[in-house]
Amino acid sequence: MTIFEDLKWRGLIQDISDEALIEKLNQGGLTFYIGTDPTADSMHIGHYSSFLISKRLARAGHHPILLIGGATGLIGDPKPTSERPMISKSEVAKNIKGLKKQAETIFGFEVVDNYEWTKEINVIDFLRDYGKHFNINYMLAKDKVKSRIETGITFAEFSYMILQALDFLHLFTTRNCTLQVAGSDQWGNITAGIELIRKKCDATAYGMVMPLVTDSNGVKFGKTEGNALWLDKEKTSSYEMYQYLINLEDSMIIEYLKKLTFLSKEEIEEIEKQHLENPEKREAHKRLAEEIITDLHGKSEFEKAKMMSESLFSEDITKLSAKDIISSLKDIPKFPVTEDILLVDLLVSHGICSSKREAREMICSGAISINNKKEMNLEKMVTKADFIEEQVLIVKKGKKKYYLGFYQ
RNA sequence: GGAGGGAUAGCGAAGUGGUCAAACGCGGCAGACUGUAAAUCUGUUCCUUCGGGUUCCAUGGUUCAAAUCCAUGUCUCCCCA
Repeated sequence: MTIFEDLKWRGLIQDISDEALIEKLNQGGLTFYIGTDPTADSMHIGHYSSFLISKRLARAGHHPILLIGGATGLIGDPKPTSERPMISKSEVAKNIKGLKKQAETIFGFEVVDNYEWTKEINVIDFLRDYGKHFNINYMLAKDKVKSRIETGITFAEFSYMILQALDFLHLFTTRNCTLQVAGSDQWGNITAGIELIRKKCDATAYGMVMPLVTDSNGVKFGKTEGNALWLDKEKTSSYEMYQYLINLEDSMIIEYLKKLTFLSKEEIEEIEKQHLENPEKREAHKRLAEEIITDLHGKSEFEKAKMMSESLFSEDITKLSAKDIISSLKDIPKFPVTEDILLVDLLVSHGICSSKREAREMICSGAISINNKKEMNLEKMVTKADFIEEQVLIVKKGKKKYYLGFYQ
């Protein structure tokens, strides 16, 4: 199977700018880039899903460059619905540092920052050298801009595509980078770059976009309410990552294996067969978690996450010794307990519930368990005797959220 | 520069003097069913010592009573130039 066929089979190719790219991809030796803006100080799992393609291409003999948008991040890529809030320069600088380190450790590729070549351009040169190559009509026709005509778009965001085109041009002329890869929402920005290269250099550059990885409702992969799944294991533990992956909906899991792992077609087909026979065993989910967490955090982190999940969800916790619990559950949130306390107060004071009203509601509906035993008594006092070996207390909220109390 | 809209809970959106802690939808959280899945159904979604307390951009004002009326300010959309 050629690299292009492989990508196609995985469903990673939504569009390419030119059929000639297929041959070039299969030959190897291209320099290509993929970029992200520094909107946070860590990448999340969504970045992983789109950046993974750089690893695939690298394995096929191409040279990857990862671009961090120190300049473009200061402007903001137009969202289809509304203007982005501006991020302060200091925050962008902080984010760049975080992302750069992460990109280097996780992907191991060269990282560049477009601020380096964008910062020196003055406004006159910008308009003469680049602005002159962009017809407003062309820019207005881009989907991203079009969708904002009704709601409004500022000149800053409107100009974003020019900056990104400029990146491509810069990497093309200085590094012979002839391909830009990205998620499908970047198509307009990529073609703007291809056009600019054609006009200024009379040369052909290529673009390739991938479909966004989503669930069956079209929600972006990794999008959990409030907190994203960060790649930094200090921000999202291996255990949390494991939990997210193991809980993915069945109907999407094979697609995820194709898109998010390096398993071969044969291996995935074998897993699919098992999955269809015994979906409740969730072998496919486990394999996905294993592949991703091992790639991100390493084998031992994966083993720990797995062990922890298994002991919490499939074994009788009370049989475990306090020592086992402490060592295997070290990634779940902890809180200290110093004296006997009403359960309601305990839940609120340690942030497990946001108010007393909510805590009572949870208790009454049977959502709170202590050491895996439902506790529905509103007057329940938590005392030293409730703690396993008078040391640890496992509080469960809902079906999946665990907290660990220590008696001190 | 001139005219006109709009600002309501996480989001969208009703409400235009008292019956409003504020309809409805989405999202969130929880329960049931399951497999830690999806779908479905149910409950819940400002705080509380359960008496009540604090909310509808901000600050003043009118009124027995304001999300609702008036004034000023801020932000935003939009039309004309």
